[in-house]
Amino acid sequence: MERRLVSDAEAVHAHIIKTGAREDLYVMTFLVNVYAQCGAMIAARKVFDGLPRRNVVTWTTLITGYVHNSEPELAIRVYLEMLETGSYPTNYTLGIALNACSSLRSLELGKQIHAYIVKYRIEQDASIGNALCSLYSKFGNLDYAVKTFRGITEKNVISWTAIISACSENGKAASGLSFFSEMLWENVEPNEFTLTCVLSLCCTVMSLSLGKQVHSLSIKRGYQLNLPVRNSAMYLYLKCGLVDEAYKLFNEIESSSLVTWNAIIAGHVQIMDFASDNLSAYQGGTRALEIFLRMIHSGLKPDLFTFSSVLTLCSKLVAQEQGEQIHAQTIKTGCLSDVVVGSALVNMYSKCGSIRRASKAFVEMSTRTLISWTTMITNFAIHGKTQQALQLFEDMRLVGVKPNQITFVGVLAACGHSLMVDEALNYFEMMQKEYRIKPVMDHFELLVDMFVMSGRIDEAFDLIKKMHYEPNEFIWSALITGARLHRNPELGLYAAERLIKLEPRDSETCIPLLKMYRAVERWIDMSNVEKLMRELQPVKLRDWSWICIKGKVYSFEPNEQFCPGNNMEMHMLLEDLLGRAKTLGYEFSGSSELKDNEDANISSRIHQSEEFAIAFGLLNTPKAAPIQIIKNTSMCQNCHDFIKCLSILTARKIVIQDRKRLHKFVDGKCSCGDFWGLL
DNA sequence: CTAGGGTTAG
Repeated sequence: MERRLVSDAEAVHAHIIKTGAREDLYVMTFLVNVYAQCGAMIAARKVFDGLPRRNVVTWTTLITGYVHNSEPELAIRVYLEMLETGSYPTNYTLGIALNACSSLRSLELGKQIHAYIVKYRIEQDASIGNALCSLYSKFGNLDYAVKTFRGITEKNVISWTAIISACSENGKAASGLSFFSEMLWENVEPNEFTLTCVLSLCCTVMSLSLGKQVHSLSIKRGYQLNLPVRNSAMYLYLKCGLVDEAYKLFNEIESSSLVTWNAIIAGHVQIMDFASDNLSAYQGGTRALEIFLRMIHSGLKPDLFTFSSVLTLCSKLVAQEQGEQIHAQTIKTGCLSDVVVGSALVNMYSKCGSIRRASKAFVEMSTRTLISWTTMITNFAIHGKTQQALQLFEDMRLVGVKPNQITFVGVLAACGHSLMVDEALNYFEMMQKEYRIKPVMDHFELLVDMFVMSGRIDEAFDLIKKMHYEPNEFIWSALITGARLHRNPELGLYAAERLIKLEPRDSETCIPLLKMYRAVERWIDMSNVEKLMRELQPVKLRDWSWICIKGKVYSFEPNEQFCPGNNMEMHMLLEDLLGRAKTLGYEFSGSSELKDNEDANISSRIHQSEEFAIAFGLLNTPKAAPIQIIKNTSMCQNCHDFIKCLSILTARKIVIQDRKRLHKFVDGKCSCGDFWGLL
């Protein structure tokens, strides 16, 4: 946004004085507006105060100035002052006053003004209706916003945009889109504001096809150079996986704003979630880190959005070194006081394996939201700190913060770590009775896991029967493992048969059933399953590990011939460590899981991908630095044993974030407590 | 002479 310069305003001011136009109220009102528009509110106020007469427009101009320069409390004070002098507000005045209430987050004041509006029956007016619509939307009352919108007699583009963005604000993307189609149906032309908002809705519902249509509509309407439109289109393409398309927009944007940079970084972070084989998404992550550095280099000042994205990026890359540098920058810029940034920082330290620093960052936060509490609880659970997690949950309730579904996932996970099944059941009941929260799949998975691990198979099965979801792969696999461990072949067979009925199927899914048939010696069934397995596509997850050093990602595969770095050196280091581990009592026997796996070569020791990553880390980081690794599949028990030894032999902290949980190896022990559940 | 709507985050 181009801003007027104060010097220009002063020139205008001087001209007005010279020409003697200062007697003219219209001219002087214009001057107040000029000062306001360049952010010089003190000067604007000075001009206003020096006026012999004022009309409503003059008052409204000053109020507007304060609202636009983020001083809503002053805006309201002037509004009340105006009423005291006996001036009647116009629809414009009321609209901007309502706006001040939104930014002040004062619903009470808004309601007072609303009462006045109701008294004069001017709710149907577009300027007022639009403002009311966004006010109530900001306070989470979408129903009322819709009602107000419907009542507006002459809806304009802004009314439509207001209701669409209200839906977006309140998490009703689909309703927002249906308002958009209604708008088109009514032949109201969307403008750049509308299109921007709609593009971001397409992004929320992840509808690339719709998004493309809206984007081309924007171009057709001549908004291809509009920055917000381009930013949201770029973000949409990035999130939907059209990375090249997104970069095309990114590179074409000449006067890219801070938002542009933030959006491309955030987009990369968003697509980095564990899916299957997303090495390229991880490489995209390093690219995002580079973009961040480039942005700083170009002299742009990062803001809250930048920091929260880039801290999350570090947590996903397990890049503590970078994270610490960014931590320092958040302090320097004063951004750390923001809740979102603070929560992201807590998460970053925890995911990098430092629960102590995470907890310190949490304690130092000046304000905490539900998300901050949930982040800390969940991370205590991830680190196997059951008591701290549960204590924090009680603290949170004590200060009156209401937990949500995700909080309870953290709480149940904390119980799971210590196999506290009955406590977990109590929390499960509390969630439903006290907080009226519907359990989701994650809750059931955790409970089933706990039941199975503590040998309470029947209860696991009862729970599965009671839940109102179709059991997934995890649930059936857990039950099968439990049934095998506790010798309940009927239940195991039942679960295995249900497992292979799930769609989509792959040959991996059939293995539990195969094992069940083998155990009960049903050879014919076994050969049928084998036949089925041959027909199905083997969708085996490739095993990858990554290590991030100085903002660069290095990836490794198992038994790799050629990896980044010096091959020979890494192999020798691993052989040496393997030999020394044996003196510590490490023995490669092959875990039970590995024995079942046809591919596993038991006679010779296969180096898993994480072992290469560790070796690379040992060779390329300072002596005492922690080794931080990401792995896309779950670790096997054998590796887990070996890495425990490595943490002694190398005297390093080794952190591995695998598909399922965080392992922090220190002095021969792992934070997971050797409890890594099933599958 | 004054308004009402937009993009990026844990």
